[in-house]
Amino acid sequence: MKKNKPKYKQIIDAAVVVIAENGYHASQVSKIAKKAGVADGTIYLYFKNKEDILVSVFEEKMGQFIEEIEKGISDKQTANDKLLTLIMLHFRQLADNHHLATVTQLELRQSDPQLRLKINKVLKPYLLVIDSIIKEGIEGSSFRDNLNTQLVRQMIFGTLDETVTNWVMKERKYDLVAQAEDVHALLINGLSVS
Amino acid sequence: MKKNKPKYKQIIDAAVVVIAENGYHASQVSKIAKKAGVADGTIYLYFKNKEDILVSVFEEKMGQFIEEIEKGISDKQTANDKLLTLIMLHFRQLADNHHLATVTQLELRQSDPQLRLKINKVLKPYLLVIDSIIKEGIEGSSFRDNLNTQLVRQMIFGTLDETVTNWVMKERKYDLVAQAEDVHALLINGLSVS
Amino acid sequence: MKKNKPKYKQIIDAAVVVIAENGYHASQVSKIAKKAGVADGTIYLYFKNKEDILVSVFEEKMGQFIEEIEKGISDKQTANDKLLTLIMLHFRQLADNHHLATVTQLELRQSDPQLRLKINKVLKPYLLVIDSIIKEGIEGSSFRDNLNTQLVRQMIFGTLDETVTNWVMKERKYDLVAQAEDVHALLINGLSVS
Amino acid sequence: MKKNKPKYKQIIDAAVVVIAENGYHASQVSKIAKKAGVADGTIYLYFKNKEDILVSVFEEKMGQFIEEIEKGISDKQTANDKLLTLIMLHFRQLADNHHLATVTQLELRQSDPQLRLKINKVLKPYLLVIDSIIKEGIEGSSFRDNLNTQLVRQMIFGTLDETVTNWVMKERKYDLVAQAEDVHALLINGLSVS
DNA sequence: TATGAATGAGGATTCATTCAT
DNA sequence: TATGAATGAATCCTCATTCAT
Repeated sequence: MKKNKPKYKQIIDAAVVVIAENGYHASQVSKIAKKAGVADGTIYLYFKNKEDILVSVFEEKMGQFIEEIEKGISDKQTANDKLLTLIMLHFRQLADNHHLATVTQLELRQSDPQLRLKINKVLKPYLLVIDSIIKEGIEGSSFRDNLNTQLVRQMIFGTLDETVTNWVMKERKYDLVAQAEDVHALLINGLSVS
Repeated sequence: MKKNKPKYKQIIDAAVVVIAENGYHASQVSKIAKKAGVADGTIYLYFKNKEDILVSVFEEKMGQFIEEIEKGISDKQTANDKLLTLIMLHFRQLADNHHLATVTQLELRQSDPQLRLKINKVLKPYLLVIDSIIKEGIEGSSFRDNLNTQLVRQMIFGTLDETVTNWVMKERKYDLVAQAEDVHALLINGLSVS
Repeated sequence: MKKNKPKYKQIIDAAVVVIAENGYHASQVSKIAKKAGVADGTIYLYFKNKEDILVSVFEEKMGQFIEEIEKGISDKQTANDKLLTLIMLHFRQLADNHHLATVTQLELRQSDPQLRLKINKVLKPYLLVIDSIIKEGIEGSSFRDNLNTQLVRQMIFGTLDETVTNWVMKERKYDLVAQAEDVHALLINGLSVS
Repeated sequence: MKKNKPKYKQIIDAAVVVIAENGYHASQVSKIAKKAGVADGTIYLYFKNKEDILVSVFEEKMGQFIEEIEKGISDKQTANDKLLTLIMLHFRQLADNHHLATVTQLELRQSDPQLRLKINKVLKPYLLVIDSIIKEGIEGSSFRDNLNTQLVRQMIFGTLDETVTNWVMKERKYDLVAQAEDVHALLINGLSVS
């Protein structure tokens, strides 16, 4: 399995840094190879093409990202707690790895729609985690029972994504994780008074 | 004023269609010129460069987009009604012009961060409209008074944006406008039961 | 006759200044038109094409240049005096009009060989003036009688040209006209001692 | 060292021929690549850009040119002999390689002043060789001791350059090398009788 | 004569990918 | 496995010239 060889990981890690530092368009394969300490041609022993590097970066990093979140919510008892934990871990992980944050929130969006489809596939498990929390909330009667799961998922993910993107675009000048509780309250209670 | 000349509008409209059909990267200037029925060089009498076409597309279309929404909410009495109207018009306008929807939700995101900054500037007035609704809601006591306006704006915009993007990515197979009321209810009431 | 109309001269004079200031390649027809205070299209009522402007500039300016020299040497009695006068006037005229000097010594050399042929045709009368001085010098026994006129002409013109070019390239930091007598002495006496 | 690799020399030689045959402006990089038998992109592994090809052509060829002359004059005893040898070798080398002659006398002059500066730098060693002959001539009392070295150098170089240019422009219809002795005599003795 | 908006041909350069070693 | 020299496709923009007014 190629994914366990050291050079595979070297290249993935080099790619995250190179893309974050140089931006998507200025991240030539040769630059990634240099950062990874391998020859240009070696890249193609581990990845089909440049797009495959990007998708793999996302797969690897999002895999860990989601795993971390799944682990974090597993011992929470209520949907409410799980949602709060998900938000906190979502924010914390990106706050802790700002290279990755830049890549996921800005640089990877520059890829073409075809690549975006693949990226969405990688994102799917995360959306399923969100769905499961929604379902649990409804069944446990902490959430209303007339909720449209798809819409709710879009609200949750859209809100988190927009919040992180704003934070990255404003050059991470404030504490992202500190906003987790407020975001959670907002999603739970909505805007209305009562 | 160049913006009122017919060729300016021809080129803008051609650009929307060409970008929607071919994608951002495959939209050569020559292709846009051909679609617009002008010579390649003519483009440069109206636009500084290729990027300027894209920014201008966004300016023109978002200008109309926002104007439409401002007009629509102007005769609504409550923040609640205004928010619902904003959501409906946001969805309706993109549903009615799916070329534009594709461009704003997918293709334009491929632009580099520098261009994104310009696009964000164009988006600013829209965010201000959202802010004014939030403020009105708080002052009119329909919304809670401890809301963080920035977070609320991110929730509203993030939710709408994610909802439209999903609809575009799923090839517009369902009725976007029909979801407006549910999205509105979700934002107003949140997830919780009471 | 177009050449006597005011706009013809306006365009010629504008061209000299524009080429001297911007260099040959950056001297667009539109820039010359603007400087001359006419529309782009008007240029083509007076000149066949851009090359024709350049050739005409040279014709006009060299015509005056040569005329001035012919006038200056007409009342000199000896070939020696005539040669000295030619050198002085050659240097003086270019020193007095540094725009023209820049154009003739640097910018016009960038033209393609085909254009250079036309320019050489304009230069012909000047070379004939030099030839006539040589002939007079030989017949009057001030110059040796075994001189090859073509070579002598090349030496005289080559020396003057190289001297002016050097002066222009060194940004005209020294007095060109002051070198006339030394150059003359050099051409007359050569390098040898006796 | 790239300059010793075979492709470097292939490209240089191809460039000389392509420029001589097509002229400076019609010498596209792709044409040079084709003539050299390499891909367009390969050019850029050896040269920074198109201008760099031209400067390198001049460097390579002038390097050999000057070396040849320095070698030729090294065993001549007098300044007179050295000057004659320099003239003969100058003429001979360009007569023997008429592609190079066309490039140096006509095509390369079309370059813009910025490039001309670089070319002048390459020419500098040649001018120094001329200067050293002048100095030797003065010190050895074969040349007058009141000579202005700069002017003499300009006379010598200007005369040789103009002579070669004329020969090229007259399509090399006569024997250039045969004129070396006459040119030499002219420079040594000047025009005057005694 | 004069205008100036419109035309459209033309070329240097980058960089993902290959393949002989 | 690993290398890195070589490949070659692909595109934005300028500007001399035209022509309807």
